[in-house]
Amino acid sequence: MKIEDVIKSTVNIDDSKKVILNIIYTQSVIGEKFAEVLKPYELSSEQYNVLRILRGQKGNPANMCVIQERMIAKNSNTTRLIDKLLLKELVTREVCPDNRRKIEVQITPKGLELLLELDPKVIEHEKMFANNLSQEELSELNHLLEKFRNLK
Amino acid sequence: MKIEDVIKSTVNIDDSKKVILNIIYTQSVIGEKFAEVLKPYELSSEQYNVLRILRGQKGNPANMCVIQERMIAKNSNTTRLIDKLLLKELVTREVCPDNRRKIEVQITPKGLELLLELDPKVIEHEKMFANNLSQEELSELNHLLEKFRNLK
DNA sequence: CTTTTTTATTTGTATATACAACTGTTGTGT
DNA sequence: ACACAACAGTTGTATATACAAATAAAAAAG
Repeated sequence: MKIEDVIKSTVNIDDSKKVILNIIYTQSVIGEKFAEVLKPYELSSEQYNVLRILRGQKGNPANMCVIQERMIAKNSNTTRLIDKLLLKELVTREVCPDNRRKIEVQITPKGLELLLELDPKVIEHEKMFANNLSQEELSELNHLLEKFRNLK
Repeated sequence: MKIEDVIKSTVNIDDSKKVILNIIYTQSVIGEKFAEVLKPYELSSEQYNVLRILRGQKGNPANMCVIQERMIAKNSNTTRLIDKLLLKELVTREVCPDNRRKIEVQITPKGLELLLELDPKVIEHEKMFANNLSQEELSELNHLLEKFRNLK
């Protein structure tokens, strides 16, 4: 479906506006589908994202700053995200002994298990979209997006 | 900045995952910049979006369904969005006389004035990104995004 | 060694999103 | 005409985002 049909526009849309609408809409389609994948596990995509970052730490704890800066879609309120994950016992939270300002967050075995179970479904989700394009098109899309957003 | 640097990943990321991260991140960069544009006017991007849809009606009122289906990034709670716009006197809301289930929402002259003031800044925002690409690249990006998200 | 500044995180408030339940209105079937 | 399903919108609850202010610890400055 073309973006004009999505927003039911009758008038001609400038390419510079169209690209932005296309990016926003595509992101929303991806997000909706991903939420469906996570729904049976009662996990939000943001919570999943935090767990993924923590697993990437390979046993080392991550503090709030680190988690925030690694989140793809900006931050604001890692504290409350971690609160939810704590309740589900998917992470632990402790004051860093070396610097009592810092908080050490770690994924629990239960959290790791959950991610392991999710892995194939996440890959399936990614492929579902990626299979619409050839390898060359995927690279080209990546390249264009990087070029597009780079502000001078 | 490449997406690997954004999420500070050391490992190699599959192109199918990379595209998704790139789309999400690019959308978030666009959204942040756009929020900056709207901030002086104390308008959220969602509120702006509703006003834009109402202006597109060219004098005809729009009911909730119509507004919802024209929003780019899915809906959920047009009611409360309209509430906020009503408080600022940017829209009017009336029960449709022909069908009392329906609500007729219209943009006010004050709302139209606000949009008119915003128009050049919105275009500037769009060009800021679009200028990073040639006309051909813009078309190609639009095409790839449409192809990418189209699920069979 | 005390004061000031910076850093790391938390908390509060407003807004937005997701989803389910609820209310009232209209349309349909018998 | 009456029951019932479908429709249009609202409300409630939980979660997330944005931003500013608050807290507390550590580092820097004097």
